Amino acid sequence: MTEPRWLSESEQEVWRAYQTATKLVGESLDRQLQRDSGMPTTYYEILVALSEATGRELRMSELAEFTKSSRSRLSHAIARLEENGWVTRRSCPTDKRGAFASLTEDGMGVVRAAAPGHVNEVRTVLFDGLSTDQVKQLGEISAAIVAQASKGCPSDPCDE
Amino acid sequence: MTEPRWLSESEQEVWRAYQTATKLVGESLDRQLQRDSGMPTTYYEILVALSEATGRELRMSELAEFTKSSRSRLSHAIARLEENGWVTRRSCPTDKRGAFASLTEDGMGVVRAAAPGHVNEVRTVLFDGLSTDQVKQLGEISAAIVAQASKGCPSDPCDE
DNA sequence: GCACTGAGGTTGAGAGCTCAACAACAGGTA
DNA sequence: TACCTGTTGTTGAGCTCTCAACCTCAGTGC
Repeated sequence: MTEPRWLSESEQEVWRAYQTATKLVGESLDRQLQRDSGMPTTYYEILVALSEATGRELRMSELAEFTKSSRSRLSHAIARLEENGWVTRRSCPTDKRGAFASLTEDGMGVVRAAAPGHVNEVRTVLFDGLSTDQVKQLGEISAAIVAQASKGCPSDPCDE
Repeated sequence: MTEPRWLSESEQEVWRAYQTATKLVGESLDRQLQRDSGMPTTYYEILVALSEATGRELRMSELAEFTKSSRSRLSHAIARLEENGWVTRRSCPTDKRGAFASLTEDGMGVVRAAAPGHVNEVRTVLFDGLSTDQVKQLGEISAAIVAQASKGCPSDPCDE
């Protein structure tokens, strides 16, 4: 790292386009979910993860891994979702340090109500603008980035 | 919107990979900049935009457009950067509503000091994991997403 | 049993973002 | 001049995120 490996002209263009695109997509989704369902994207992702888990509950650490969230963020989020009555906490019987988060009926209802609008927004801002080939490429590129990122910190991309 | 246009199995995979990848990239960069330069990515982008402008200053509205930021966010950010002595505000002589933000010498120094580490991180988390073809594809895909997003709200992707 | 190290979670403070409300001014029309 | 509408930018409140400190407990070695 003695000499900075600057970006070429074309790499800079790609980088800036990438930044703009991801920012637009992220903010569109955030606005849509906040407007229609009164919650940020991160909370929605938590609820979805729980809704797909067997028994609709997960250990906090697993939930953090699924949602690529830090333990701290998740803890704050679950506290907030619990206030709303969408999630409850349960301590783990076999490991007294541990805790489960589980989705309530109300929470499941919120997910079901939010899903159509959310999916529609995803289509509108992302898929509708891309060709079939580009969608495939985007999948491969994303996977490559994830793989690359995982090399940096083996088996633990999060926290401290 | 009478019937939700659900995502296919493969689209879901792409969508999840995309979310994970963009989250990892964004958080890596945020952590790196915060750790090494004591500021979030959004602030760095503001300073870079100013550093590249003629006279190293821009109208607030132009700066908001360049950085894809809301007026509100920008206003808060500039206030913070002004406290640090990296930016100064100047009112516009021809339009009394308007304001210019301009980069100070200190601010320019901060950008110069931050750039190498930032660029290196961009390479590490993004470009190093992709083939030459994939970089090209990512550029095209990003441009397509930006174009698609601009269709939604012609010539103004921000605020209110 | 006792100490030590690490893992699982929580907490509080500080910081940035969003949203809505607002103030000040520009440009046009009557 | 007076009014009306749209633009530019700021502000404050509420919310989420990050970071570091902390607590509790599990597993290991002695």
